[in-house]
Amino acid sequence: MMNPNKFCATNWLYKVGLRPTKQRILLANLLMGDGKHQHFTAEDLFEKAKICKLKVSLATVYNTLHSFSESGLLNKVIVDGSRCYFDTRLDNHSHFFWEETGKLTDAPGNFLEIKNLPKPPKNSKITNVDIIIRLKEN
Amino acid sequence: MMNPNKFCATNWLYKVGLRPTKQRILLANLLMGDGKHQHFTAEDLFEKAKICKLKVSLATVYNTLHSFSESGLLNKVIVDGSRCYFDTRLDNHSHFFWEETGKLTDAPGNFLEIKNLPKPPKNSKITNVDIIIRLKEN
DNA sequence: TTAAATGCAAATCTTTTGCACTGGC
DNA sequence: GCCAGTGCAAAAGATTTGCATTTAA
Repeated sequence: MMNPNKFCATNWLYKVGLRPTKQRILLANLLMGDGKHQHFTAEDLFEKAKICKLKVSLATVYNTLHSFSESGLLNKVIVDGSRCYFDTRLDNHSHFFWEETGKLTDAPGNFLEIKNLPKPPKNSKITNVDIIIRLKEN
Repeated sequence: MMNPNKFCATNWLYKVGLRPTKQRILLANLLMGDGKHQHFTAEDLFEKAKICKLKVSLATVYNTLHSFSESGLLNKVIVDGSRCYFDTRLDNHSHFFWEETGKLTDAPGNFLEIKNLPKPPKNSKITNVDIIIRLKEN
């Protein structure tokens, strides 16, 4: 019988209709394998793969991360004009962004609540509400 | 006697200790001259200057916008992985971002209110809370 | 006079793309 | 075998930087 807690990259990919290729499985395991939520950039993941002596090209890391986020397997988070972060945690939650180090972390407490959210203008709908709490060390 | 409603670029710059150079005055007037709030990228402003037949280099537009936002004359808004927007409205308010067109507008109502904002971690302080409401036309 | 600001072009950095090759199904 | 996925290198796009020139104080 299968252990439901063990992450299975192939199933994870099949669920959203992505073909489980070697590179996708490899990256999926790097991302989700340890069951902990992570925030990383394409470059971060590429480095991690290199350290683990896994063969993927940077372009594939970018393509893969975008496929994953378009399929809803990851969340894309934009905080910084230049880089793009991905988050393995999927529920809507706010982030701390450490301006000095460029690190992104989850803000504690999912009970953050917005009052009086403006209505979307006619003929439009809200796809997401991003909340970034910018921090400075002191 | 001076008209307090008329925008004066030189004073605006002096207030924050920026030297009123020709280009800064010129850009300040483009930005603030009509008294309306605006959202724009460096490229937008550069184009606007070109249309007005004003001579500034793109590098200077970038430098100037960053000086202005570091001095608190403008707000920098990051919504999109690639571009960086500036806002002439200085109070903390949330934005609508139109994903298709890349336009940024003020969300109506400044009474948007956040409950249970997480406390900043030890030895850090919150510099800003950015709220971006992403919209899709339908 | 002189330190700060500017202009230009070249450099940088992240991300995307074109195209030939590879590998799931 | 077919077509989606991949790798590589080259391109793209936004921003920055180095350095010689100009300009405000």
